[in-house]
Amino acid sequence: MKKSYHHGELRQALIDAARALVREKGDDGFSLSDACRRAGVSTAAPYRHFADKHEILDEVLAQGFDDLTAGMAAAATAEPAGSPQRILALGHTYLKFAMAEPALFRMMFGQKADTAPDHIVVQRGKSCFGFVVEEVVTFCRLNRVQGDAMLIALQLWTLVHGATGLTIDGDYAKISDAIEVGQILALASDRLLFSLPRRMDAPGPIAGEDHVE
Amino acid sequence: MKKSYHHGELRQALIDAARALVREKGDDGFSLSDACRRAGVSTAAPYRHFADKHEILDEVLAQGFDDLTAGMAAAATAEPAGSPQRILALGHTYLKFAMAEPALFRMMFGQKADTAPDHIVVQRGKSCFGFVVEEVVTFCRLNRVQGDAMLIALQLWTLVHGATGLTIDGDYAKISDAIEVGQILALASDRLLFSLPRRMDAPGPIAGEDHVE
DNA sequence: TGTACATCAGTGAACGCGCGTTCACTGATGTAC
DNA sequence: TGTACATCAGTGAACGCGCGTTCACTGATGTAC
Repeated sequence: MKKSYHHGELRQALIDAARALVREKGDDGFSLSDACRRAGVSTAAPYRHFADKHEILDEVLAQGFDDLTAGMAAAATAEPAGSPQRILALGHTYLKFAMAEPALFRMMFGQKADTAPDHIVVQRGKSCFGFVVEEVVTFCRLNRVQGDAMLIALQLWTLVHGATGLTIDGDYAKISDAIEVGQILALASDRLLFSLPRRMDAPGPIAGEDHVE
Repeated sequence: MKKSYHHGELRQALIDAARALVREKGDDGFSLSDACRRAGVSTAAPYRHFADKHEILDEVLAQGFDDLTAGMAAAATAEPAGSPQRILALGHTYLKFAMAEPALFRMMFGQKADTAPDHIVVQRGKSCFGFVVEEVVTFCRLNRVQGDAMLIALQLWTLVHGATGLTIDGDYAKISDAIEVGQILALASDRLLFSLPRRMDAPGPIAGEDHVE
């Protein structure tokens, strides 16, 4: 690979460098200068591709949401459509994603993100949640569950998001190192999923109802 | 109030200034210089009372946990001992506390906190959670609920923490401005609290079981 | 095919900024006699 | 009660640091003729 004056792929290289820095140095570990050092360019080079530092970060967060959505989609296909296992797999993927790149996760869902509805990061976040809602809709339909799928999805998201935050921030560990997030998630999501009101013509118990209790 | 050479209450004044800065400027909005400006002293003055910047922040976080615990204790006394309303009131207090000082809350539970078990912030956080567990123990005893109170407390904490994070970070709002965290919390904690296994000699339904559904 | 030139992705030096911390100091306070 | 002196909480100037951004520039690329 010869060293040429023009980089060629600088835009994506900077995004990748930024993401790597966030992964390695934490939420605030990303500096533009550092990313330039990684990409092997001067500190003025990014301004050919981005308006400012924030624009790079936004791209990192947006790609983070894309990865998360893709990961959940992949995990979903491994379980039968409409099964509770499929819903639980989404939560698991969410948790694993955050554990792999905790700082990225924190920034994706942190208060620093712009909240303008047409902002790129907000859009990707929405379509990520949209995917979850779709899955819950299917779950409700196939299991004859009554009630607003959106509201059920929000409860599950809330639970999984809480478990994820407390895990990656080390809060469970501060209380006791014997706490297992998997057990908490399994118990609580069981209670959320299997205590749902059903329609009269429901054909039987929700599949896979082998409670942990 | 005359201006004297000696401040007299500088230690607490700096802690208060730091907390105010975190409240007003967000997670990273606190700088030592800024706190000194607020307290009306030179930037070298803090070093009479603290080893470094982190020591001030730790004190802020510790006092934050004290306030949170005190707030929950106060809210608890307004409800009958062992009632589900009393448990729900704890969650409500947690959420309100975070909404009043979101950046402080984020730092209290954020990854930056030291995790050494004898660290002042960890200690206060533990005794805060300890208070919650005590309340859940009472709830379980009075309602003849079978099962590990600690595990139930962890599920509730997880749920409430998730709802709190998604609220103060504006994530619910990014999905839709029609989302009401109160409804999510009410529905989900109902499902967690009222689907618990009971002992044989349980005298009847758990008091206040007027589900929202 | 060769050349002139426009385009544009890079350079590298410089800027002003606010930061955390250190230093020798100074002024107020409290105590021993 | 008055004085000498130790203690210690403050001052203010300075430090080195890394940051984001701007500037005039230069070298490579692609295209029109």
